[in-house]
Amino acid sequence: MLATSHRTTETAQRRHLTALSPRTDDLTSSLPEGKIRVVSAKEHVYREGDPATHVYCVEAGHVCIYRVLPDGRRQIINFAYPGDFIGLGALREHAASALAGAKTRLKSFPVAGLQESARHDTTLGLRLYTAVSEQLAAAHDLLMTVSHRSASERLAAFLLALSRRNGRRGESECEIVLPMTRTDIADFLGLTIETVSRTFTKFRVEGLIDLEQCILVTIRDLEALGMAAGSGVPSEQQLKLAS
Amino acid sequence: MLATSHRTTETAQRRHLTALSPRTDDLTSSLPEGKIRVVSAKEHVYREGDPATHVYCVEAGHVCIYRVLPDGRRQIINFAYPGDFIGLGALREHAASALAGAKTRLKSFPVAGLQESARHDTTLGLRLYTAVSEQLAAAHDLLMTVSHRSASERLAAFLLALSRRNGRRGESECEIVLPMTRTDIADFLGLTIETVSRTFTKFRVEGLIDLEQCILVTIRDLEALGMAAGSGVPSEQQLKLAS
DNA sequence: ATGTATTTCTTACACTCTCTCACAATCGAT
DNA sequence: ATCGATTGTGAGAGAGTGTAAGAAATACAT
Repeated sequence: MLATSHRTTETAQRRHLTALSPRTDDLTSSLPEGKIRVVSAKEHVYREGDPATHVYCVEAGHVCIYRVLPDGRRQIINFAYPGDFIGLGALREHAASALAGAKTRLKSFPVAGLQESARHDTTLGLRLYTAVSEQLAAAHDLLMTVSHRSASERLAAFLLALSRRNGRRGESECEIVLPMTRTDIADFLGLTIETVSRTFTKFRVEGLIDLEQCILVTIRDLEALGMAAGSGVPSEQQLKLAS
Repeated sequence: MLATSHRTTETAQRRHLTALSPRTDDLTSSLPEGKIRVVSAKEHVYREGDPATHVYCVEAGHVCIYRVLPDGRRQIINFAYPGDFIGLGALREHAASALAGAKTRLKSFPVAGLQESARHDTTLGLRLYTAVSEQLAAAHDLLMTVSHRSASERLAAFLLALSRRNGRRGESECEIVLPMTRTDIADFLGLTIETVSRTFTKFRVEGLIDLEQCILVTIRDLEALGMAAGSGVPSEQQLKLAS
């Protein structure tokens, strides 16, 4: 996923959104049991304000985690992909909504059972702590990206995050499928849909990417995209030190 | 503090940065022991990249948690006040730096001891989980504020957060002392120092606040400031439902 | 399959907001 | 009082936004 970060040694140089192997196996293995729940596209897994009764692990599909400002503006906090946990960190009730972007299969874990299990398995609490800590780091990454950076930097960082994610999964680092809409990307990066579209076009004109269909991005110049993502040095090494 | 959020029932209507009583008592009481550490103004408690050996609880003074982008731009993630924890959520090493804004007294807890204690005290892990979850919620709040909102909205939200914080501590909700510099505020809200300054002046001219000294803000019209913070309804009730 | 309707995406242009740069004013400490 | 740091203010430039129109892709019917 894009946001559940696994903290590595890339510190001051970090310039892309974290997109990391979620290390969730640790967690799932020690969780009570997981009932399967299937949610169709554009259906909510849970809504902001719902009592936080369950935690989910995405198995197939993808889920948008978002919050809405009173005036209707939406901030997407995270795109959860297979292997990612959602609903973690909710205390009494969910602080955000979770919307399936496509037909999605989830494993669900009741939080009550979680607390019960933690009483026997002393390491479970710490592992939950770790999992949320990763999400916290990811939230900080997104914050860095969204607060001070230009539209080009944001979109480049976004594409690089997806590229890295593909790399970790053994898929192509240069062929990126965007399952989310332009609106979703805009709401994730704190931009408007027009700016996202314009910036995609700009990258295409500059030869950084190809864009045959609007959901298929081909990175032509990874190095240049890294430069576009931040004013720092490119340093491809940086991308590969994660365990 | 500004960011360690205690999730309440204000959900979709949330329009200010969370500033909440940190409920840290739960945590401190069950932690091993806490050696006192005093840090003078403008001195670091820890730096990004440092091994995460300790977790701290602020007892007096205040601390800026920040990260720096490769080009030097700085994002302040949090202002930690007395009662707030810092260093939580760091996995191997600190992902952010912690700089004392004034002479600050901290209680320090070795993380090794934390893990040890968690083996005996099964609830400690869950409590750590809860503490980080609050910080995660706070990070999301800041993200909402910084991503889609105008300078006025950001500053208004910031002032309201401090106002609420004062209220919870039994201090005046309208007399706000700003221990941090304009630069700090700018780096927290993702603005420039000039814009912060101009927006302060704008609020003063509009009669929302008084500004005798630059560190002392007096809120003249809390309602209007609420409106300035977000285009939603004001709803003073919303501010007071936290436990 | 074909054609139509609907949604999503792209592009253009005027406008607004914030940033940058410059300098004045204020505050604090020596 | 003087120096340095912080804060405040103004003018011009740049970036992103919003509106609106057109193009492309998708869904849905026949």
